[in-house]
Amino acid sequence: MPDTAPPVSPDSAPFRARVLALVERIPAGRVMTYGQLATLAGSPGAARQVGYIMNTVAESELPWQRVINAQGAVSTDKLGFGDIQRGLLVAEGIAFDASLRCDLKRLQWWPDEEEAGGQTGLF
DNA sequence: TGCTTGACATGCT
DNA sequence: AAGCATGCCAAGC
Repeated sequence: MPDTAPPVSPDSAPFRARVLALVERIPAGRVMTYGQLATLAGSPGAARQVGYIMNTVAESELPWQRVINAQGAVSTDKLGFGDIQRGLLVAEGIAFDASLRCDLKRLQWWPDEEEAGGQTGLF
């Protein structure tokens, strides 16, 4: 007998779990912003939380390197491994300009592209 | 339960 | 263009 209701349903999964699930789906050579992840996770404006979460999984196997800020730059410079993050992204084919920023319009990934069956707006 | 912290975002100077 | 201050929301204590 169902004496115990489901503790958590997928929809009510912790904000953190949703963000991590999205990050895990970012394809190589693409990036997502903190604000975008927060919005997709169901909480627009919780961008800071996304960064906080990433800090707890930085040693995980998640492609944390593909999460950057809305300015197209990494936010890990003050943490001491900004160069490492950029290096990982460059290795995936992402280019940074003199201001250490990449072209978000071209590299920002959207989950819908997965269902669309291909890249959209590339070229 | 309530206060403080943050890998951000946005606006203004 | 770059720096400073404020707003946001979830997690930790």
